[in-house]
Amino acid sequence: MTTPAKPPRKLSREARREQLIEATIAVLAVRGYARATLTEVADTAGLSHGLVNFHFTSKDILFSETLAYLSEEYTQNWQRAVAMAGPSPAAQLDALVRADFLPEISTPQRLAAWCAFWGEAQSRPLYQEKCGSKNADYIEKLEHICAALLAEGGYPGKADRVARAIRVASEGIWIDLVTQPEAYTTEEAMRTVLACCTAFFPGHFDGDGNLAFPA
Amino acid sequence: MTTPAKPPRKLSREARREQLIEATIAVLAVRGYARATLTEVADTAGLSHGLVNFHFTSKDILFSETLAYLSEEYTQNWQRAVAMAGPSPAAQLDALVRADFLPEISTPQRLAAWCAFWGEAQSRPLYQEKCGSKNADYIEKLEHICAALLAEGGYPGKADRVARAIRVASEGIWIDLVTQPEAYTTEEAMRTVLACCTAFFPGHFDGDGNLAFPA
Amino acid sequence: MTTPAKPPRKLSREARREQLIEATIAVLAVRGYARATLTEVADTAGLSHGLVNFHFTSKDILFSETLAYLSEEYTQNWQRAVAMAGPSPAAQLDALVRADFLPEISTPQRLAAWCAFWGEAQSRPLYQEKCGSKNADYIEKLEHICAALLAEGGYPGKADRVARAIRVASEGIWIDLVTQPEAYTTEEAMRTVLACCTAFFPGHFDGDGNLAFPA
Amino acid sequence: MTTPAKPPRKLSREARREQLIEATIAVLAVRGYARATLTEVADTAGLSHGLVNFHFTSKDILFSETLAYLSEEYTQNWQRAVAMAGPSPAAQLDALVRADFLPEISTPQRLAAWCAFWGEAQSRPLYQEKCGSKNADYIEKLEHICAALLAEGGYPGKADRVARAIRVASEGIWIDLVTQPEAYTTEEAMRTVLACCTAFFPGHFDGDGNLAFPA
DNA sequence: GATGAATGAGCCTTCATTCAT
DNA sequence: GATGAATGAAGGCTCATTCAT
Repeated sequence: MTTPAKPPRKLSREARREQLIEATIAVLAVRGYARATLTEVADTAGLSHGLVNFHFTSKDILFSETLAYLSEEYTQNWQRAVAMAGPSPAAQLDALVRADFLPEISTPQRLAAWCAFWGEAQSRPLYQEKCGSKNADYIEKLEHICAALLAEGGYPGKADRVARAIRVASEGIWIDLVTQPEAYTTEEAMRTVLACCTAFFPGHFDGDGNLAFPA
Repeated sequence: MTTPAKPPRKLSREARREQLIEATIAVLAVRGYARATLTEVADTAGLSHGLVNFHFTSKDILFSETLAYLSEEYTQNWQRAVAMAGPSPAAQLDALVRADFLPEISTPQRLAAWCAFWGEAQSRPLYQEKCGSKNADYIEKLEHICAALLAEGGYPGKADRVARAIRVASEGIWIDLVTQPEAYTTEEAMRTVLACCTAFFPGHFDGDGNLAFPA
Repeated sequence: MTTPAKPPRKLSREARREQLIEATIAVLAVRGYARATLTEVADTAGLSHGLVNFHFTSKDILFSETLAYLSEEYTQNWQRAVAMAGPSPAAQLDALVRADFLPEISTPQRLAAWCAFWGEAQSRPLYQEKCGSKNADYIEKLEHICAALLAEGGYPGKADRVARAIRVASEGIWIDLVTQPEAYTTEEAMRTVLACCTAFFPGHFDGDGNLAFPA
Repeated sequence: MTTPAKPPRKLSREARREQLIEATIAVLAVRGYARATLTEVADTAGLSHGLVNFHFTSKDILFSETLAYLSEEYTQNWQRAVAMAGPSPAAQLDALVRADFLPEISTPQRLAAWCAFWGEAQSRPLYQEKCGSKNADYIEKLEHICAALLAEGGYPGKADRVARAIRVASEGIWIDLVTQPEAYTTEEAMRTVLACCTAFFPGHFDGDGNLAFPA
């Protein structure tokens, strides 16, 4: 005799929290930050209104933990990708850029949720540290890679500026994907950022943004 | 001895509307979209609450006309800059990029207001057409310039992708300026976008992003 | 050389007041009491907003003078009709009832305006005296007529009750005309009240409510 | 010694709704339609302001459901009375008229609330169907009774007109009770409508409006 | 006299938070 | 733990009234 397949009435603390955070992301994507309500989050999660406050104390805390969740997820994603790329700077850059467009990270919903937070970050110091999804670690890593590649000659500029250019192109294209979702594909978005890499490091990427000498 | 220049009780319709729109921009910059209230807009303008609805009918309309105002201002700015740059594609590209960082357009306040709208645009079709500040005309112009420069050889890619890369870098760096206002200067931000131009069109810009052969 | 036929810029005080009162009646008919605004009254009259307060000091005063205007008009109407009917009680009753349905008095607009006031009268002592459109004079006159007709025998009841029955039937059918304007004609409404007269004083009215022996 | 019977914090949805509707009737009676506020309704019910919107979504809906409630109550009242009157048309007419003046239905508060709605009905299609409290069923029943009584001879008119005369007298006298509450009693009001019945059907009612041959 | 922009009080509505069950 | 009714502060909107021009 098996248990019926309906969702268990009691989930672990952690599971409930994650369920609510995912619902928050979904609501942010559809309604934007300004019009997202706890009632809607609860409805989306299929839970009662009171439970939200039980698990998160307040709306501010729910939202800021949702941002932390996205931020952590994002960080783990690029770090995993870079770790798997091996020691070559060019391969690491390739992996770093491509990581942003993996299907788990770059879903329309998650992009839209990020955007919602960006719009609010300026006026909320609490958010500012997390938005910049691309945080201090990321910046440092990217600059390090760029410095290594620039050392080989070619583009006559400083590593921090080049790294910043690649980074903001990557952030900007996320905004663009959200603002005009029909204009081009996620694949093309990725190629656009890789085009920057090609331009800065022409020896390492070909005209389509692929690694010239992949490992 | 003349009467002190206290603000006139009555202003033309157009002047009042602009006054209120400027106040809206200021409030959006400080408070973000979600927490901007009409009371604060009125207080900032030094006017009464009721007057806002008198001139704009509703909060939604005030905000959407503020966005239209920013959008119009932005468009006129780059079009003026390009017109003054003369016929050379490289000079036009240089002007187009620099136009975004002129002190009238790129004030912290205006950047922050743009960001506030971007965060909401996804969930408001009315906003979507205006955010993209860089609208169809801009995109067309930039692609045209890039096509002309690519025709001279050098970077092996398509004009639309190169144009998009430069455009999203420019948008992304605005976000960055708002999110981390202390990290670097507006001048450095501009140099970062120009660095992209240098990378794509190395014959036309030098290592600091200046036009190699300015007219 | 003649003056152009546009409305004169300056009208006499009295004419302006009447113009605004007629506009008030029109607005009450369309919007009801609760949603009638001074702006709409001014627009309907084709005058500026400020002028309403200039002529009537306050909204309450405008509305209460509108009621007084309707009440006065109503009173003059039935008194003129009765005066013209001659001395016969039956002819006077006939005239009194028919007076309510003359085209000048019983327009849909005026009926609706009356109704709007009735709904508010209960909670406004100021209105209560005027609504009852059918005021003390009317009641006294009607009772007098009924007493005279009852004295001739027939219906075995008291004059005040009979008079009241005829009066409330007449008031009630006005409500009905407003509430279900498509159900029957004003002519049929009049015949309905006359049917009451026929029932109470069968010797004086025929089966269709016409005076049996008209002067 | 038991805990004092203070009102329960939670009531069933239906009970709360009814409580709020009764409070609405009370407020309408005192303040009229135009000046009735939700704050006052909530205060009258001894509940918080927000709860009204929680149960009714909006003021408009609260008011229209209050009207539906009154209308339903009214309909059930006369239908019960007629059902208890037996098959005789005269007895049914007697019951139908008297039903309007039963103490539960004809309280000053309820009369005043009806009046408030009548004043607004003209400009609100939503209200129009319910005001006429005396709806299609009522009219049909009354006409049927009148047709049966007229068939026995006496008054020379059509049933629909006679029925309408009795109906509008009944409606008109409610207005009168509200407009001049001190003028006469509810008992006398009832006798007035019964006087109409006597006049139209003299064989069935005596001079005081009582059934001549009661079952 | 006439105009219409400006004011501000009051109301409806939303929604985060609380809490009895 | 879980629910959802209840609360109340805050904000948008309406509109009578005022007043500079």
